[in-house]
Amino acid sequence: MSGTAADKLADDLARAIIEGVFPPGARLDEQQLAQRYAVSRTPVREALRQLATTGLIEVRPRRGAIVTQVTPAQLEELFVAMAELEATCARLAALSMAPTERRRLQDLHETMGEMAAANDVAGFTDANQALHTLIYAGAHNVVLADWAAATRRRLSPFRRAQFRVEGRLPKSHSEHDAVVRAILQADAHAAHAAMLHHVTRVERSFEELCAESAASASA
Amino acid sequence: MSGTAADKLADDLARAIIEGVFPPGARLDEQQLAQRYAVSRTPVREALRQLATTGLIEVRPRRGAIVTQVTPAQLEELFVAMAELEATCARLAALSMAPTERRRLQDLHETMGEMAAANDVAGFTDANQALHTLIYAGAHNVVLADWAAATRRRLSPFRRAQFRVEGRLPKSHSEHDAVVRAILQADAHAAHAAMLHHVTRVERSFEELCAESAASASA
DNA sequence: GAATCGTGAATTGCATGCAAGATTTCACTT
DNA sequence: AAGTGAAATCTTGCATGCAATTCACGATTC
Repeated sequence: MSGTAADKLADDLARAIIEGVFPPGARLDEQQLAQRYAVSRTPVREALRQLATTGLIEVRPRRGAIVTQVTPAQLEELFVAMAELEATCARLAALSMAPTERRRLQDLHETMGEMAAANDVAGFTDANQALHTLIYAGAHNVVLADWAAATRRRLSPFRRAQFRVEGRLPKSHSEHDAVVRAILQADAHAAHAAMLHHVTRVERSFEELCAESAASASA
Repeated sequence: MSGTAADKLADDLARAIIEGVFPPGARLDEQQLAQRYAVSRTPVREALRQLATTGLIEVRPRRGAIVTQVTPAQLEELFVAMAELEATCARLAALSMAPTERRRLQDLHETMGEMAAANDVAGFTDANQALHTLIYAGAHNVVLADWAAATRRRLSPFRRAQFRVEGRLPKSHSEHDAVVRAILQADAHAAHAAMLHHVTRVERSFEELCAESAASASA
């Protein structure tokens, strides 16, 4: 075993929370978690502390830990932060990507074009993640890349269904096209604007999904 | 007592590390810390886990915790991330600051002009912090503001001596002037550019200080 | 009948104890 | 004398136990 039990626990719990096993507001009982994962309360407590600093949960002193409830307003702020951060990465990538990186970006983008044409949702989703990660890396700044990856993970539960919206794949690809072209041309300002536009569209798509499901739920 | 011992410990340790009590690379022995703060190892461990997730220290499984060593390259990346983040906040602030906020920004900026003229280094340093915090808040995005504040704190040890450089106060104030004016005029692009310029200048000022002290050390 | 106070249970916070892995030291070999 | 090996020691990781605080429920009073 490489990591400690607390680390593994923090990982598992984070995934479980992101996947919705523990819904927002749910109480995280130390003893229950200890039993569930067959460890004592000590590593559980350490894992909870770690998750608390990431903002995934809240530990009220002497009052236990609960999964953080993100209000719609906070979610909006997270999306805005994500968009700004990705746009910044795109801007820096346009300025400082190496030729090899640019070629790989172009290759992946073209592959995704074929996937979009074939309506390969699963493949496109994976490749999409890879594309964005490639751009984070292209900014050549570990601090920004780490934060972008963390924020993306944090938002993932709210974006999962996004590509299932009818016709989103080709639209997403054409938005990517503007981003990729700007980066390849080293046009920092255009890369920033195109990425901001793209991520904002993703956000709007998500909001429409929410409105839809809310409407169908009340119907 | 409001918080738990672990929280207080995490706070104290963070401050101590930032202040240089524990230099980068220093080993953080659980027992020693427990004795030093008159608690048992358990809260110490919890505090260390918290600090580890903030990046201030590193805990190698089964091999103890050490204060994170920032290489010059990483420091450079931190400065770049800070600059981009502040520029983003300035851009958003230009777009979404309320009239009250804009007036407060202008007032503070004018006060700082007087301080710069009087060469009041201490006052200017404090006001500088307040000015930047005002701009973070003006972005109306808690996520970005939190991250900006955290990064700023993280960099604070490397920037402390910055205003002692001869003639930096008026220069800093004139750079602020471009930022504040752009924000007040709701010119998002100019605000972004001006803030990027300002923070980059701060960074260069720091690098010169480094070079200077390195030169005097080897002389 | 509602509100408040008190008591009990339950849960968190911290200390301690023990086991497993890592580091150091010392002896032995080459 | 230097390098390798193993044993001793030290440190971390985890389990358990106890004290303190909080929450819930019920009794009592207005």
